[in-house]
Amino acid sequence: MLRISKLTDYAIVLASHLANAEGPWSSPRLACETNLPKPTVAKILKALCRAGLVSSTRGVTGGYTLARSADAISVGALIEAIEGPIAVTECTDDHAETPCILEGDCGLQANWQRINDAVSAALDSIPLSAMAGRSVLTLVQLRTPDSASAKRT
Amino acid sequence: MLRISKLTDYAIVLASHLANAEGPWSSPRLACETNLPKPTVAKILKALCRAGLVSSTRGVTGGYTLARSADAISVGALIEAIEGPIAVTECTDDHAETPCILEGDCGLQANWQRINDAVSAALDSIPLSAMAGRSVLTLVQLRTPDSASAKRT
DNA sequence: AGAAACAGGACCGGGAAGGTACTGTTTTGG
DNA sequence: CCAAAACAGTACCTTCCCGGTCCTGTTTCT
Repeated sequence: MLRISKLTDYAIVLASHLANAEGPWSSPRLACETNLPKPTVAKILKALCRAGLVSSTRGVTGGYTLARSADAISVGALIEAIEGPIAVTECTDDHAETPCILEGDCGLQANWQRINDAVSAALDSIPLSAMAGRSVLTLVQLRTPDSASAKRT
Repeated sequence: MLRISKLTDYAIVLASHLANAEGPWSSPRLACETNLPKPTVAKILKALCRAGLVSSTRGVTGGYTLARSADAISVGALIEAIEGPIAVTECTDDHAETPCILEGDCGLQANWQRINDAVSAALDSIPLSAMAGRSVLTLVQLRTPDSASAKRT
């Protein structure tokens, strides 16, 4: 799998909607547009607001707006706002209570860290505007410099 | 998070052990070496065997061995053997019962598919030998050709 | 024949995800 | 000034899957 949570998926959808429209949108209206349950939408928007990705205005004509330009908000930032820092394995998590069964000298941890960084950087490099836009040519391209000897399965 | 499951993590550890040693290893012995519970090790090895990544010999002197060279087994293949095909979102899953709330014309699905492919290709390009080895210089490097306009958050 | 190891189920508890409800607090409009 | 509308925060609950265990075959070597 290696899947993001549904909440995160919804967050991208909501952010894309905000990117494609101007003016504040109320959470009930966004919920209606996206066919998502209203409380879930509210929860997600609040999380994004806490992360500083969207801004909210209260009152009867209030709603949510992107805090920055859609170019300046990355998919990685949205993911981190909902599910916390990206950590492919428990090793790569900063506060791992299990100090790795193999006790540090396993080469796996460093390699996982590299993979983690690569994935994280890739997601950070994709702006929301690219996701919200219709015709995206190449979002991310991967290069494996030392993979000459790696026979792909 | 965007995390692989513990079982998958263990699978990489076990496969690395197999890569660093020759001859068949019994699952109890591997469990002892890696400090993992025996039944869990057995379950993982059986899954890897079904996926054709390791081969097993039965009998009193039996055990598990890598089915191919450690160069010819990718990290992505190990992940897929345990958790099924890589699908970052439900959209990118082949058998999604929810036909996407936005009904096809959302540009998100195609973009997620690209991201999914990129991650999948990156993991497929890392051979087990690179993970098992100690000094890995650069596992995977990412390049974002059209990210010139993407201001990283 | 017996012991050791793989094979393949069924089973089960814990925890997180996903969804709901309730109660404030703020702002606009009459 | 008050009521309505919308955000803010918290607490709670249900469901599903991960992770782990056990049990019963089947195979092979000694």
